[in-house]
Amino acid sequence: MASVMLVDGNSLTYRAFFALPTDLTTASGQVTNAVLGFTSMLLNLVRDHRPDQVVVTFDRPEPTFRHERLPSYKANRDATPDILVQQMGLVRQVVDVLGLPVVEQAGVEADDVIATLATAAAAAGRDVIVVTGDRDSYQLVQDPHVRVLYNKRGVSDYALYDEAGIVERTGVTPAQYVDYAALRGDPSDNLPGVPKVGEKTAAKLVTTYGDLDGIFAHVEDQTPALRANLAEYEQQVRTNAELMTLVRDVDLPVTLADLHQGDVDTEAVHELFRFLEFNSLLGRLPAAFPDVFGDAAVAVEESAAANVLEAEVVRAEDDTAAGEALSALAGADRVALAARWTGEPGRSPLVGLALSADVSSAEVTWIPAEVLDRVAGALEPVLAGSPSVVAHDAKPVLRSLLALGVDVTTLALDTKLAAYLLDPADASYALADLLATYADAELAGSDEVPSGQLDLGGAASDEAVDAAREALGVAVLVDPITEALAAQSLDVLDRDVEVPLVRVLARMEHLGIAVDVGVLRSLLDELTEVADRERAAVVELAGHELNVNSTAQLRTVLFEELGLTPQKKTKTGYSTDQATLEKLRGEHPIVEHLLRYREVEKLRSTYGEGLLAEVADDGRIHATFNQTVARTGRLSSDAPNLHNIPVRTEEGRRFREAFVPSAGWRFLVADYNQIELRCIAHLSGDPGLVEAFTSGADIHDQTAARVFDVEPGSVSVEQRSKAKMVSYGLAYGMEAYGLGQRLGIPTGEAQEILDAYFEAFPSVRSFMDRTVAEARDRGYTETVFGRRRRIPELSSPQRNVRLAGERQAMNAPIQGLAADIFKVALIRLDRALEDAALAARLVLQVHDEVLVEAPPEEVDAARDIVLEAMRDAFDLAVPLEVNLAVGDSWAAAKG
DNA sequence: ACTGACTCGTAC
DNA sequence: GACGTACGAGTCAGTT
Repeated sequence: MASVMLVDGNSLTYRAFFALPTDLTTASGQVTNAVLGFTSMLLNLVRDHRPDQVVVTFDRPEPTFRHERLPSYKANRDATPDILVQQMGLVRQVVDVLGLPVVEQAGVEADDVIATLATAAAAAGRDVIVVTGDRDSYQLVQDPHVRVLYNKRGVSDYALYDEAGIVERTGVTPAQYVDYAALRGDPSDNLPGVPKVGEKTAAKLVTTYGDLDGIFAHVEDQTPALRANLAEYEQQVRTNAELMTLVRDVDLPVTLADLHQGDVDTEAVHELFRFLEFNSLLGRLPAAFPDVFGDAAVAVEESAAANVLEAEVVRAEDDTAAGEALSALAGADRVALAARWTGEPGRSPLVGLALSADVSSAEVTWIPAEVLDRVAGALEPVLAGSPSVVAHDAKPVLRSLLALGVDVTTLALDTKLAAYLLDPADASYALADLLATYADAELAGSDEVPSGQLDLGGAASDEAVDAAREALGVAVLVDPITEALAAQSLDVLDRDVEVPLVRVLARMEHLGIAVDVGVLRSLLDELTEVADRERAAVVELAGHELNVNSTAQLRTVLFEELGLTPQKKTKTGYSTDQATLEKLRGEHPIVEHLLRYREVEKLRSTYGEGLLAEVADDGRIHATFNQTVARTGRLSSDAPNLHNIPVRTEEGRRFREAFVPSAGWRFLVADYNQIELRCIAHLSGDPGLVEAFTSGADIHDQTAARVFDVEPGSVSVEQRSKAKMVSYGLAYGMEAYGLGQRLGIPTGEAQEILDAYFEAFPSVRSFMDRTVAEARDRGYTETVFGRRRRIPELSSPQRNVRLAGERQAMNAPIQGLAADIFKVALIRLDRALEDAALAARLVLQVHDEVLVEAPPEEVDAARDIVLEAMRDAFDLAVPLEVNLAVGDSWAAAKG
């Protein structure tokens, strides 16, 4: 039976506007996000549902009968933004130029028009799909011919609801929907519901009593609070129901029979789409309207960039096809990879893998996951054989291939890593940006999706095509990116450090680290008990209920109700942080309990619950180690962050007991001693500091002796601790104020210590000064290994921003050098264990620390390998000292 | 319900 | 404002 699609134009345009970034503009500056999103949605929906008839409705600007009935209706809405208003006109142009019929009717809303047309079509036995982002349309589904295609969020997230779908979604039938919504209210239309009645309660009431009359007849059966609210709000609910009920008999000047697609001037469509720079949407017109846009009709130029990369996808749908494709690829010089996953990259099942060897033919092989599993053996010659492998963000690809049993050993270039090296900014390192910058090219379909984050569906939603284009893009970038790296002298760092590290990290992520879930659970239980007790004590002492996790509520209690002395301010009010509370100790007993609560709750939530939630089915935690996040060159860890597991307090350190070696194995835990301070010694060449490290005695004693001018043997505990604090603060550009805060001494006294430090180690100060000056001149800092970091803040007119830039400039070469050395050590260590053919393997790294697990009989051999790999990672002006311990948990590996 | 800003706290 | 680099739990306000 002929079907009809009824589209709520306003609703869809509105959704598209808020879903897409407003920096989507044409070259001339016209914002096109809403019209692009609307058009993309329209083409996809028509293509996917093939309606025989499409009608678009729009709201009229005049007030409707609902406004007449209730002056406050929609009165809470902000004025529509200008850049959306402009686009409403463009949306109309798109609809008109495509010849699609439009219905508008003053005095009612687009929804009422849709309800009227849907009712008429259904009565004639036709199937109806209502496309809208307004839930009021759910009520139309009570007719079995009508379904609602509800735009949940963004522009590609839809749900197609039939009656059962509405029941599942809301808990009530479409016929009950209005009563349910009336109880719940609709804030976006300024229709308040009954207080304390949300979706759950509303659904329960409606299903129990059938309708509003039933509910209000049984008000007496409800709990006292609900009874009072229902009684008080009955009139409001009745009004809501009246306004939410869609009008199904609007007197329209047209009937469905009048509303068919008219003649389409394809040239006008092209002209409009070109004006809007919807180049890839042009290619999608034939799929949506095949009768109008034959293949010949879309032979138009595609894009502004010199090269538009379109892949010719060869789908290897069976083992034979995949095997043939792979044996052809095995002979290539290099192969570009791009994978797609069902969820998070590297952590979820693969959808498939695209492989591109030949840029000139643009032919890309796509192997779906089902086939990939079976041909894993044939992947080896391609991915661990003679071709070099390239990819954009290779680590998750390598990780997924390891899960298939394929160990990629031939990675030669990762364009995302390269982008990070070229400019480690707070950016996404998108492939599209690299193509535009280094190859004057763009991926076909790329004008829809600026950053690869937003998927508008259509051609881009075909993951095979999408991945194939990515692989092709990477292949095209290999030469220009390689040149760019060399031009910035980043080629060695890339080739010898970053690229080899990818496999090391992928293997660590794949392997994970074993955890003793029993230990975690018992810690969680114990901490929960203490946290509950401390929370109760805080509430008790506050004298009333409060959310102890809320800094805002704590502020009121501490500084207003209890009259404690505020210490410092944050952007939003007085601070309640640890430093503040420490100072308030003794003013009121609540402070003690709050401090203890904070301490325990941190451990309970972040580490107790957080870590347990990350334990995989294999009993191990598989974190992700990010190689392109930290702007200094350090690695970072997430899901979970294994770089901040507590160690400082005894209580927190117990979480390290839960990190254990594989059954029967042992941990070797090794870390660099004072690596950043040693880097400072090297970089500054300060004779005193170098000497202090070369002598082999305790560094903080040595430093204190020089700073306070006493014999190394007679340094007091206090002097040592002050010297230690200065040393730690050094790399961060710490000032007298901060040091004073840390040490609990006046700023003036801290300044004296700092002055004494710089007098004892004068080259350290000149190094810092030189570093900042150089960074200001060049606009970036550089590590010994050539790693660069731009610091635009150095030329900020704002003093605070500029000073922050100076501290970053001082810190980056120090932290960066330590990171570079550590990365080299990781690679050397991993390689040495492999070369020695040991089963021992890296399981974790934390900035200057490694965890290796080894069978007991390998412990001695592994110990030597770890120590040598780390000590000899780089030659500094001072020795690199490594501490190593063996144990049966992370905590137990001491001394 | 989702998102982003904010505060706080853990690591090196 | 005052110490660099991260990640994440939780609150809250804004938006839908």
